[in-house]
Amino acid sequence: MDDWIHQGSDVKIPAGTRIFQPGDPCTQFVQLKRGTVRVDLLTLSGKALMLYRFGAGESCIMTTSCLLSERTYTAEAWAEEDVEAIVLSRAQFQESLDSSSTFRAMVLGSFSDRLAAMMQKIEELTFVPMDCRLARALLQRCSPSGEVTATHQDLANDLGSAREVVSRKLSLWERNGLIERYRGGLVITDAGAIERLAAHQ
Amino acid sequence: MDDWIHQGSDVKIPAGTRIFQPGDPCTQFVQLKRGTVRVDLLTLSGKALMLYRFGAGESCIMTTSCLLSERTYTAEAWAEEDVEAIVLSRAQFQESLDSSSTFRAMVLGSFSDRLAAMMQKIEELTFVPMDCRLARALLQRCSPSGEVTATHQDLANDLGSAREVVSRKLSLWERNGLIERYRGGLVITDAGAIERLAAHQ
DNA sequence: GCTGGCTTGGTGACTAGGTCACCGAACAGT
DNA sequence: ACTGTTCGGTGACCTAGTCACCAAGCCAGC
Repeated sequence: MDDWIHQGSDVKIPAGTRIFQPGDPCTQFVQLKRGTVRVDLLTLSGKALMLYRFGAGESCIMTTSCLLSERTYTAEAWAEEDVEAIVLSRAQFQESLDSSSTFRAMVLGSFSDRLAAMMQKIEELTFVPMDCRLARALLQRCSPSGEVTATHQDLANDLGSAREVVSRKLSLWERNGLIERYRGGLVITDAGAIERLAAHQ
Repeated sequence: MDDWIHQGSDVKIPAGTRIFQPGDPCTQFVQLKRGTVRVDLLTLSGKALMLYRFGAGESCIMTTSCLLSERTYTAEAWAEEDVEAIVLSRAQFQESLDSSSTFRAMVLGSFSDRLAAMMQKIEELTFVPMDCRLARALLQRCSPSGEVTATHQDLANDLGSAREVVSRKLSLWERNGLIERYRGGLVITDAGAIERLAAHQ
């Protein structure tokens, strides 16, 4: 039987909580039932880059990877929204891998999806210009009404770039009527233009 | 029994052969017995970036990933040396996953190793300066005597950078006595200095 | 209210890296 | 020796990242 879901214990984590950070050992498998989590790469010099986010029904690939290889975490994870998750101990995880082909398919499928996403990330980082990447970050973060609640620093961290770079691009876009800025956020006023920038290659 | 190794058929591929390219469907699992393979990301505009290489005892993570998710390849692979490999059909692969916990451990282990490597690659691309990355590329490619047989374009492709950038750095290094260049290659004359550059964070 | 500290954003000057256009030298084939 | 191709060099220019510094907005505590 595919009863791994019933073996796990339920965990709730409030929004804004740091879930793990570099150096932490990994002892559990995690799958989200509700909420979203973001995982960031950090450097010694304090720079950051968002590696990925994941949501309901997805598991954290870095957690699975560290669990399998017994390495410690090399990134940091935050609950962006209130999170509810199923947690399996290492033993339960191994047990489920051995006994449930559904569970295996899920873990392997998630690995291969995430790996493909990482490769796309690499392509984007290497070959896609900042305008385009910043536009994509705005679209990812914006509410249905086009509002984005994030400081320039937050956006720079999404992109692994510098605040000044984000500031200058946003100033330009405001002057051209694509957005309106305010302290701690902005509104997209010309969604079409932003989408065109984001699509551009 | 862990007899997956005996189910597979043996394949030999001469050095310089292209093994797959973007758009190819993936129908087999592969594990190398001999030789090395490099996998490159390509862009429409003809730029390239080496994602990873793998050698004896390792399998190609992009192949495994595409096999599992039934996606086509998004990168290109070349045999750098003469290659000998064990190949499993999709059915044999699934069979082995279900029946052999050793095989499962190997596949999952390889996934988690490669994922960790990809994250390191992302970190390097985003935060490590070119001098350092170029120095690392030279050390990876150099023979024991310090010779590197590669055009500036080849090195640029390793790094996802431009030939001109590589040319200029190498000119500088030659003027400073770190290397000696010739058409189609170079020799490292001050290995210590190159290693220091490569290590620099 | 006022004040001092912190967060956020703006700006100029500079460096590194990538792009474009073009050239010349080295090499291979005939 | 002639010719086409590959490889490398160079200047001009653009984008992105860095550094140093400043100013405006916000908040906490009086």
